Parts: sequence; structure tokens; C-alpha cells
Amino acid sequence: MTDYKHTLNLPNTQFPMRGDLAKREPGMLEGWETRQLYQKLREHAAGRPKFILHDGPPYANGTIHIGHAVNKILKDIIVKSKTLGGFDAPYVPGWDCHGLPIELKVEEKLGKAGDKVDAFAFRKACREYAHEQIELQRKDFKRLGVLGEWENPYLTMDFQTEADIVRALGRIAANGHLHKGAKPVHWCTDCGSALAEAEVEYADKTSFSIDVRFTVVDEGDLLKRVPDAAGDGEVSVVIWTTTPWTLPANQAVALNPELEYVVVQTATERLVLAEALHESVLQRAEISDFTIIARCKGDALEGLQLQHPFYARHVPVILGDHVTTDAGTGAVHTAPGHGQEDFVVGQKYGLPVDNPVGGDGCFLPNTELFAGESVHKANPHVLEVLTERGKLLKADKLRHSYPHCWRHKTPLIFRATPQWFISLDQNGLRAKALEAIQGVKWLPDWGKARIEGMVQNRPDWCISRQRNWGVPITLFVHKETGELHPHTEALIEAVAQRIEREGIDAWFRLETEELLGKDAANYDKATDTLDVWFDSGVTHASVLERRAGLQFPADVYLEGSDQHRGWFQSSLLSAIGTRGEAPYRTVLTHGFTVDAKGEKMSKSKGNIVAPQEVTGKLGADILRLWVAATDYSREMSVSDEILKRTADAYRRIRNTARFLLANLNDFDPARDMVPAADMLALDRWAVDQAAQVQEKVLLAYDRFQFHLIAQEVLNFCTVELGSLFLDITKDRQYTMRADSLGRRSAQTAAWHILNAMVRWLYPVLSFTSEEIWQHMPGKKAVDSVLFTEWYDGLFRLDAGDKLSASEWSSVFNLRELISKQLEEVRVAGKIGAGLDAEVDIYYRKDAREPGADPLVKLGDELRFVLITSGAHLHDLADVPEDAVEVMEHVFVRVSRSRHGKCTRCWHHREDVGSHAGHPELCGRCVDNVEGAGEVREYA
RNA sequence: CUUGCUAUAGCUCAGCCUGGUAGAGCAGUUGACUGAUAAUCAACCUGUCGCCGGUUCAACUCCGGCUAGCAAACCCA
Repeated sequence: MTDYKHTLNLPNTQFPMRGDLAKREPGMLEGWETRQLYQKLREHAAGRPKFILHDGPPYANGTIHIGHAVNKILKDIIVKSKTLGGFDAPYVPGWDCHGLPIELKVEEKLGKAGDKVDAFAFRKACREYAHEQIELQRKDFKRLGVLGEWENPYLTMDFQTEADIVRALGRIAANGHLHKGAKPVHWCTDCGSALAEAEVEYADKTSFSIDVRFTVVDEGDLLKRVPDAAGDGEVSVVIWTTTPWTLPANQAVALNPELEYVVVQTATERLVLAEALHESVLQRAEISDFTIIARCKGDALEGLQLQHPFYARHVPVILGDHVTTDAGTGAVHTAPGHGQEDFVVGQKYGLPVDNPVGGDGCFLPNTELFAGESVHKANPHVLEVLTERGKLLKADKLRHSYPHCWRHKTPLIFRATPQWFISLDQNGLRAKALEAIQGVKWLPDWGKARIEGMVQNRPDWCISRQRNWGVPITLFVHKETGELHPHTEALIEAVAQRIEREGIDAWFRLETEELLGKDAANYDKATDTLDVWFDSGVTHASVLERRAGLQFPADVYLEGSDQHRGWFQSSLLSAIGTRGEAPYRTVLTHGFTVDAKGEKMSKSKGNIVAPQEVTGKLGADILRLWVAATDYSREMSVSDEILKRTADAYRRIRNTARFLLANLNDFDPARDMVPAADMLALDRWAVDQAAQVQEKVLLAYDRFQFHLIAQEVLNFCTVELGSLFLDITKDRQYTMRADSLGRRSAQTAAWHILNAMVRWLYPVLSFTSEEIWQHMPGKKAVDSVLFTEWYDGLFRLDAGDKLSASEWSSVFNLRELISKQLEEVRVAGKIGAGLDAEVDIYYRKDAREPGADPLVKLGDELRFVLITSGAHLHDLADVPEDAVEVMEHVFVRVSRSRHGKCTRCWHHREDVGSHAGHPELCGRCVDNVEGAGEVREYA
């Protein structure tokens, strides 16, 4: 038997079947770095329209987890897809560097600032710690294949940035949004600091639950308001509270103006209670013998004077809508220094904001009865005093949800202290923010309602922290009036310039006299630091406005859905407060990662998937493909199985690319490219399909719907390419003359498709795409996919095509039905490969227009489409008994070919053996081996 | 507590806006090929569309309620 294998054009490529990504990616990364890919890209893209994705800075503490990876990969996909879309899309990663978590880490090592080390040394240690953390995180981020300005990221602790944060504060002050207040804030007595909302967590706590008498001072006044209230014994309004220690700060008792109250006569006294609650109150006080002697609405009692239960002062009855009948007595003990609502209603009535509690949680020395006692321990003493004075109606315990410090796990108190606030309402910040929200595109769209609700309802933004590692609130306040210095703007700029040179220490070192001269004696230098949310919130100014190549506003902010409360909001409020404009055009959110069951990951559950492990085992491209294939608008599930499926999909895509490359082995586009008009019908169809996929892919990139891309491309590889185009064109690729039109046409199609595909894949499978790119034949104008744009060499079928798209579709439809018949015959053992078979098709030829029947048009080439040795068309009238009706009026008969098998092309043909020189070959192979070569038109 | 989001095959996702016989790829099973070979091709199998109720001739789709998970609220994206 003669070996004709060497006369075939078999696929051949150096592109490995297995990616071996975990091992090879790091080397590729190094290559990108040595080549300065990012910097080159900036030069390359200079002058194009800008697309700015602004990075939300991760907090510089701890190793990165899968959520970080998701966030960075999504950003990278966007930046790269915009780059291929013809934009100049820089990516400057950042880190959030100040704040309590780092401070606490450093405290573990050095102790609190001021104990063993001074504040300056402490801050220095914080700075160093942050740098170390950044180094660790940066390494992991880069390993993901995320391209960006990693060697020059923005850090909120850069001196320049620190200075700009201070300047932003100045702009907000200048715009009238800043105010100093003594508001009650969540206060941790262990931190000795106010906490941000994000630093508060809720946990169950057992508290006292007491009912306390506030006795009416002047019964006559009461009787004027409620004549029926006459009776025996003292009259008391009963309040209920779970925080007895706040009673020293009591300034009023609040009733609901609309609510019905009753005066109850017991054996010894009269009690005023909400009608709806009087029974439950009396029941728990174990008073069964009572009668209701009078009723009134809450507003009838406004201004009535009550005796404070243990201090020599009178407090008024006030009215507030916040009083409800959910629990308690219908009368609310009001201590403006210890509660948000109390503060608000207290403002309305001009109540003093008494705060007898110090930062350590102990009553101040001048506090009558309780001086020096810790509020956490004072409750029994308060009860004791109340009992002594006969004011305690009932004492009990209650288990309920209560705010705790997220770090210390200790119960928080509300404490009014001097704090700096960004006011939401004093100069219309809230209204402006709500208006700006309308002009932003929120994806998914429910994000809009979410942030709207939050901005609508949020309290003023407390930006003060009593901490060391933070940007200082660089303000001077008049000692008497509490007013800001009249030259605040200029002073802030002067301070900012010092910070630019020396960092935040410049402020702490600064002597007031240096800037204020003789006036210094009248002013206090603020000692608070800024909430870190302010640092990251103002990066639209400190980064977007500041850095060359970036600009305000950003096109996109992209973070997890928790950031509607966090960064999206702090950025919005600060941008509105500084320049009256939203910092972003589009806000994209992604969900959190959860395990296969949809439950969140935690160390205790052992369901954590670490990005470092995935890249180390499967490679970054697998992780990236998982991110891309997952619908990130909801929770994103990861598990070993899911990653395994992802790796399967990857292999399919990789192998498809490999086969395309292998078939392009001897293809030089400059020399061998076939003009679109000369290409064979099937090849034109394949390019048309790719054009349609490209349309969908580009649209999906545009809409940030990457999971549709992953599906689409995989389907294309499997169905249109694997099952159809590549399978069918194998015959032409292998058996025709290397330089024949039929083969070059198939290669041209493969070339176009691969060129398009390598770009579709690049934003997701960056490593693999570059690898494909390196293996692509021909002279390349650029050495990275990154320097290209979406491929424009694809084309659609048109009216001039021999077969229309719908004709191809009907042919393939029939092909599938025939393939089922082939399978039956195969299962019956009559044939192995499809080429062992011939197919007879019986249908109504006469029903079609002459020349319009795609089967007839394909003629002898139909057998190549079906990958059988023969395909014969017959009239329906001649249908034999053993044919099967595969669709209405279409019968198919599959039979084993009677002819000999050509050893070269494996087709069974009648003319095998008819050529004396090549007894084992069919006619067309003889022609292809030593003749002019066969000619194909369609497939 | 509350508010928002989510729930379709073992996995990842379409379909729902605009009601009319549940789809794709992967995985699985079986087979073929040995010229994509740790690959490829083919056939087959796969579902209480989370649960309950309502509207309707008809509901995965529209409405109401519920359950579970996630977020807002440690870790933070």
C-alpha cells in the first residue's frame, strides 16, 4: 500500500493543546512588564477619545480574596474591551490607606499612640504597614492579568493626595455644607471614638427594661387640660427605657400628639399612659386594680411640667411623631445627648443637649450621684436611686438587637460630642445629590432606587474621627463663637501646601501662631481626623482631576453592591459638595461571591475559594473566564465544580483556536488571502456567522453583559465551527492542492474568524489571546492584540451569494436529520465513519423553482456537506420501502457504499482503482496529487 | 426589624418586558473515528421553571403572599 499521507495538508501547529496556564502565565506577565505593555499602550492610544473607568480603592489590609479578584477582573475586561473599541482607556489602580483597621493592626505591635510611641512614630508605622499590604495585594492583582499603571498607582496616603483631600474639605466648607455639631453619634468607649455607620454592627444584648414615673409638678395645670383627671395620689407620666444610664441626661418626655392617652387611677396614684398600651404596662407592673378616669390626646399635654425622677429640675412634655405604640408606654424619655431622634425633637423645642458622659464612657466628675461611674455599670445604681425615690414602677430585663462596635464587639452608646458634619440639608446637598442621581445611568437599574432611598434617608455625614492615622480636619475654630476662621479657604490652601511637602504630619506639627499670628490665641486647631470614606470619596478630585490622562467625571464606577452605601455615596456627596456634579456617568454594580449553595463564604464553613489557589492551579484565564461567564448582577457562585466546568469550556475554546491555527500553518495572508468575492459558498457563510457573532459580542461588551459573550463564543466554537465549518472543510483542507482556491478559501475564512475571535477573547482570556496572536501566521503590524481594534475583515452574505443564509440553514437542518439516520445505521453496525455511507434523498424536486433548490445547487458537493461518500437526489415518486421520512415529504435512505475506499481521502468512490498509476486512489485524489487539482464551488 | 436583589436541567446561562407545546453549551450515557487524539464527531438522556394562591380559555412569563440565599451591617467588592 502506497503511503499518500505526505501528499495531504494535515494540520500542524506549535500552539500547544494544553494551556498549562498556571505555569506559563507568570512568564507571560513578565514579558508584558519588560515590554512595558501598559506604557506603550498609552502612547499607542494617545489622542483617541477617552474612556475613564475610575478604580474604587480597596482597603490596604489583608490578602486579596475572590471578591477583590472579581472586581479587578471585571474592570480589566471593561478597560480592555474599550481599548479594542478604539478608546484611550487608562486604568490607574488605587488603595485606601488611612483609617482604623490599619491603626488597630499597628496598635497590636506598638501599643496605642501616646503610650510607648508618640503619634508621629505611630503614623510612620501605619504608613509603613500600609505600604507592605499594598505590595502584597499588588502582586496578587497583577497575577490576575489585570493591566494598569501598577508601578504608579494612587494611594490615599500620597502627600499630594492627602493635600487634595484637605482641599476638598475646604471646598465643601466654602460651599456651606460643613457644620460643627454636638450630635449624638455611635460612640465606642473602647475605641474612645465615634464610629461610622459601616463600623457598627448589630448583635443581641440583654438590657434593663424599666418603667419610670415622671411626676406631674402642678396638678392644677393638668386639671386645666384634662378636667376629668381629678383623683387620688400623685399623677405621673410613665416612660419606658432600656438605657437607665441615660436618665441623668433626660430633658423631656415625648408624647405622640395624635395618640390617645388615658389617666389611670390605681389604689395609690394616677398614671398617664397611652390608651393602646395601658393594659400591658399595668399588667407587667402587676397592678390589676385600676380604673380609667380620664382620656386626652397627646397634644393636650404639651408643655406640662414634670419632675425629673432624681434631679432637682423640671422637664417638659413635648410632642413627636416618632412616639409609637409598638412598645413601651406611649411616653418617651428624651435625652437629646444620647439619641438621634431625641436630638432632633430636642432641637425643635430648644432643649439643652446635656452630655454628662466622657469619652471613656464614664460620667463626668460634676455629674450628681453618678460621677466617675461607667455607663455600662451604672444601670443598677440608677435603679437603686429610682427605687429610693419611689419612681421605679417596674424593672425587668430585655434581650434585643443593639448596636455594637465591629472591632471590640462591645455595646455602643449614643453620645453627643463635638463633631464635624457634612450637612445634607443646610445648603441643599441632599436635594442636589438626588437631582444628580437622575442624570446617572445605574446598572442594574434598581441601583438607582437603592441609592436614592439611602440619600433620601441618611443623616448628616459625620466626618470626624478621634484618631491618629487619618487626614486631619484642618480647621481653626473660634474659641468663643465656635465659628470657622474667616479666612478658612486661604488657611486650608496654606496647610495643603505644607501637607503636599511633608504629609499629614505637617498639620499635627503646625503651631497655630504660624498661620494665625496674634489671632492664634482666639482659635482652636481642630484635632479630629477625617472619616476614611471621605478620603476615598474625594478621589474624583485627588485622582481624576489631578492625574494627567484622567478626567472628571469618570465614565464608569464599578464596585460591589454594598458600595451604594459606601463609595458610590461618599463619592457622590463629596462631588456634589465640591463642584455640584456627579463624579460618574454610569455606575455598575456586581454581586458578591457565594458558594455553590448560594451561601456566603466564611472560614468556618470552609467554603472559601481563594484566587491565589485558582491562579496557582488552573490559571488566571480560567478565573477570568469564570468571572466573564457569570452574571455578575446577582450573586456569583464559585465552587470546584463550577471552576471545573469553566476549565472545560476553556479547553473547547482553546482547541478551536488551535485547530484554526493548525490549518493556517502554511497560510500567508499577504500571499494567499482569497478576495471575499472569490470565496466558496460555505466559507462565506462561516464568515457571515462570525460577523453575526461579532455583532452580538460587541453589543454585549457595550452593555457590560459579559456572560452573554462567553456563551455566544462557546456556542460558536461548538456549533458553527466544530460541527459545521471545521468538520466539513477538513476534506478540502487536507486533500486539495495546498495552493488551490478551495483550500485557500477555507483558510481565508479561518483567518478572518481567528482574527475576529482573538479580539473577542482578549478582554477575557488575555493570556491565551496573546498566545494565539503570537502563533498567527503572517507579518503582524503589532506585537499584541492590545494594539489592535475589533476586526473589520468580516462580512455578511448578500444577494449575490450562491446560497443564502436561510438556504444554508435549511441544508444544515436536513443534515442534522440525516445525521440521525447515519447514527442508526452506525448503531446497527453497518457503517463506522460517515464516509462509509451514501445517502439517497427523496423529495419533491418539482416543488421548487428551477435553480432555487439549495440541494440541487450543491450538486455533487452535497456529499461534502454531509461528510458522506455519496449524496443523491431523487424524486419523491421513486421513494423505496426502506427510506425513512425525516420531515414532511422528505425521505432519506442511508446505505453502506458499494465502492472501494480511496486510501487518501477515505471517500468510497466508483472510480477508485481506475487509474493505473494510483490504484488505491479515487479520481479527484489523482487529480489533486498529480493533476491540475479539483475545483469546488460550494463546500 | 426593615428595605432591596435573586431563585429555570448536575453546572453556567437564554427565554419573562409583549402569556400560547421549556431552550443552548457544558457535564453524563452510548457509539464512531484514529488525519484536531489527554482531541474531534454523532446520537441519546436531563426539568414539579423555589413554594402557595390569584387573574386568564391558557402562567416559567402578569399580580399577591411565603420560603431560602445575598446585601445594606464583621471580613468589603
